[in-house]
Amino acid sequence: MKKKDRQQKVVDEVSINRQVSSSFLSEKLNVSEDTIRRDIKELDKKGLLTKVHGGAISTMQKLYHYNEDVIYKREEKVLIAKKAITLVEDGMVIIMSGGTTNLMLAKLLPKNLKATIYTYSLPIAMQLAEHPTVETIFIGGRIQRNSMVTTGIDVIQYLSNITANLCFIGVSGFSLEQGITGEGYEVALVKKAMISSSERNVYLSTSNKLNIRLNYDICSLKEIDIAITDLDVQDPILKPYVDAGVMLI
Amino acid sequence: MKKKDRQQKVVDEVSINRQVSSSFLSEKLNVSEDTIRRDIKELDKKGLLTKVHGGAISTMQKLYHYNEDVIYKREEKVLIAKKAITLVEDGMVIIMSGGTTNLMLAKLLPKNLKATIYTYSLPIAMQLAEHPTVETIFIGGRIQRNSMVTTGIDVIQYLSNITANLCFIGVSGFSLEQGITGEGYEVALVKKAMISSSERNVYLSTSNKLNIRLNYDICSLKEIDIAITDLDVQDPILKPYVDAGVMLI
DNA sequence: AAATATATTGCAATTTTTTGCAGTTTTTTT
DNA sequence: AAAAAAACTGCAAAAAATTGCAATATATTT
Repeated sequence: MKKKDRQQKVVDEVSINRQVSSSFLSEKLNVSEDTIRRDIKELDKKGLLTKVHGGAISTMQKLYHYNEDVIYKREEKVLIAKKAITLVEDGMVIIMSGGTTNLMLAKLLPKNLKATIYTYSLPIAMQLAEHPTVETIFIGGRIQRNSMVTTGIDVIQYLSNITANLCFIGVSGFSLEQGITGEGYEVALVKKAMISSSERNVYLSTSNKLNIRLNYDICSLKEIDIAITDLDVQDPILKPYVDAGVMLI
Repeated sequence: MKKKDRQQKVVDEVSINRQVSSSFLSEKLNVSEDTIRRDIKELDKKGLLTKVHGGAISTMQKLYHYNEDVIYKREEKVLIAKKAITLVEDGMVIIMSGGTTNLMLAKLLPKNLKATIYTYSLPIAMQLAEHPTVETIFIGGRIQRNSMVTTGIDVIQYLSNITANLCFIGVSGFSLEQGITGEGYEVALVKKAMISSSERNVYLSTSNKLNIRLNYDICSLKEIDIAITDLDVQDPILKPYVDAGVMLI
């Protein structure tokens, strides 16, 4: 039997029986216990069952598998996320916009962090839902297909009733002339509303977004509380921004 | 170079250049054009780039991969979804609860269907967001970790402002004595609100949920507009339900 | 603490997947 | 319509992954 078919049967058996042992599966599927142990290890990693001593138990299955490997400039985003985490404290109310840098931040939050996080992005919410102690609140509204976020007056109105301690904005365009800019008009409106509803705003920008001007204004240079990039603060590329008064990490 | 690493570079090159040719990648990565063509074909299928004649172009990347293969009783859910689709018409306002049967329904909706669909489930919303012509509205609120749905007074209040033509409810327990029942109190409350906000309610139940009574009432037998199972309507297992007056497909 | 059960690691044999190529088909360009 | 470019299929060789086993380590039971 093919590995894939066998693993399917492993998952089915665990769904039916709630708990199975490696030796039971080994006999049932006619392969060695070591093969079953490897299967269980791999399926646990994929979130399809939970490995326990001697076998596996049923789990809330993760229907979606997070293709993190293919995120463009993944290492840079990990670096930015780690810098951003230093600003997060227990008890905070946080707003998060969308994008893959924020997704990485959501993934890397400390597993004991107790905070409330508002977001309008489906992938961010999916990721935050896996966090054991963060309370995730999704801002409802019409889903914009390409960006997987909600937009519209419902979102902006909802945001006007919140005051967040901290807000993380994923950045698409960042330039000296224009400050933070973005691509979609409706997303720009929502990001502006997020910014207005927060005490402190943090802009997450990979270096390839620097010196890029897009079509819609989000925030001027002077209004930036903190900006985080993957570059070292002493990097010459950042010097004009530092000289212009931007608080950079 | 390993296949996985090579494909990572393919995705990166497409992200950088927006458009690349097979011959360009073949030279750059030092493999044959046929290998690149196979890579591009596979990555397009995964939603990480778009294959075009002569090469590939950048696309909005699907960060999440949908593990459909491992859905328990997948074929039965496909059957139920196909039955449910016959009730759907252009111009309808629809409400969808959560669960893997509804997920299958969301996936199999006709690609030219023009409807508005409300949902409180993150996976359902992710799936619907891929539909080219369906308008998806997410009902915001606090995310419940295990079930990946929103619950709370916000959701119920929002639902009270809607009248949907049709509502699809995923079923966990279905019995003669108790009708439709569920596991979580908060989810049961929301499902009740969904039912109240809809002209017609359709209950999607795999056969393994029949003759199961769970802790929280959702809907009595008499109140069921339509129930869909994977069984043939003439199946003896369904006879008591038919005799009790349940409208079954 | 000792015995038993389970898990992990390294390795060789086996199985499966991937690759490059040739021939053919399809699509695009001239 | 014809020529050129690109795509697809089948196949054999090469590469990679998987499997079962033995030895060792760790966890659980007695």
